Amino acid sequence: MTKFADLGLDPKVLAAVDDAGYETPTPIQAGAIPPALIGRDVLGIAQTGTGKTASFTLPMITLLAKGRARARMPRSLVLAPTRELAAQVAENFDIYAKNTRLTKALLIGGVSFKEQDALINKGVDVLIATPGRLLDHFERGKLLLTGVQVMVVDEADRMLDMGFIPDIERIFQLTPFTRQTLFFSATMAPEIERITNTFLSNPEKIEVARAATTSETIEQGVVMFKASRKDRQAKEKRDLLRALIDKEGEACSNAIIFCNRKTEVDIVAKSLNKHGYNAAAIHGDLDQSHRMRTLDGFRDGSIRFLCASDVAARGLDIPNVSHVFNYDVPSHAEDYVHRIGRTGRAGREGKAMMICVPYDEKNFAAIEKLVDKEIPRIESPVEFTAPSKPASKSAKPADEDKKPKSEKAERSSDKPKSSRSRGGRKSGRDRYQNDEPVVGMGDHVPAFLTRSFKSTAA
DNA sequence: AAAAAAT
Repeated sequence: MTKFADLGLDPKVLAAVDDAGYETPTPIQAGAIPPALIGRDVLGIAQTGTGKTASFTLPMITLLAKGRARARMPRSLVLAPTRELAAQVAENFDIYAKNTRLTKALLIGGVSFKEQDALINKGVDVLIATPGRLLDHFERGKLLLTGVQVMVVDEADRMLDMGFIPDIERIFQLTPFTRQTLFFSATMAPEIERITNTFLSNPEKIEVARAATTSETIEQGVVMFKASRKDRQAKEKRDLLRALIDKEGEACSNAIIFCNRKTEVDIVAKSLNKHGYNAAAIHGDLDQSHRMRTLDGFRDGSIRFLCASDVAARGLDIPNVSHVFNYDVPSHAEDYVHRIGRTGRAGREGKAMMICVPYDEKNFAAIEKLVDKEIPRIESPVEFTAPSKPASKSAKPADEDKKPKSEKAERSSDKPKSSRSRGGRKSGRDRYQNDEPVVGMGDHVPAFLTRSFKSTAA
């Protein structure tokens, strides 16, 4: 079997790999590193969890180890679709370049330009960026891409989904024609094919997994759930989620809970916390530092449940997730594959459970078609019963919460309770509550108008 | 009853 030591990496890189505890490369690493080291273009078709990041960072560091960075002219460039993914590549780079003197800058949105500018000015070997922020720097004239010797495009299919392809094309055109390109995508959509034909030259193609395959080590299941009453669906779904989590008990060491909408992510996280579960939300509306902190907390175990939008479905390196809960059925079938791919990685066991409500059934059918197998149905661990009568005035106390506040307030003021009903001074609120319709000011003149302006001003 | 990314 191939070892990292056989791939021709720089000894300093090899030492760092060894320190990180790796000995045997994954298929994508074994396939991509040797051609990358001799300067060839690489087209890697691989999903997350295959060791993709190291398959370009290791050869890049080796290639850059000779030579020095020049001001405002980075020698290499890595493009990633999301901020988190870019940050993660940067972390990877730190780990494997620790024995070298290579410098890097992370250019992502949501953080200030100032520090990024300072780094670029000093000169960096590696620039890791999201496309928008990179072009922003370029347009401000702070950055020259003519010194780029190696360019990496990570998760190209996701860039396509997010509408980044024009940006990517533009960035390609800003870099020298002679650069080496390492290009990674989970799928080869026609548009991706076109880009690779245009910008890669005679690439070594390495394919390690088909996009629509789900790992054999993931145990999948779905609860076909119909709420006891339509207006109770949201609440019952949250109850059901907790019941599913409880049923897993200790086996659920940590989990990602995927929702389709950002508002839902917030609601579910809040609800879990309210019920004593250690949960946090992550989605694109939260500011960058918050997102980073949450992710760190989830990685180090101080957060057990990560409620996430699809910002976390792909790419993010979150090791050792025991469970994935699809609180909502994803509306794009491929997203299902990406979401559940967060568990059962590197041959480990994982469980992926989904809640499917009647509205989701069409999307669910598309998922079963894509993964080409039947997802086992799970019995709901809880039963919900609808109240016998639809909501009426004589309904149970549970309905009382739903009454508008004003109505409740009125009702409580009916009760002959406090001293004020015994002829004492009425509170300001009650003074205006009589049944007579009020037109204009009627006969009543508010007290403040009878005071002189002088005393009012005082 | 749509997420993400530049401001």
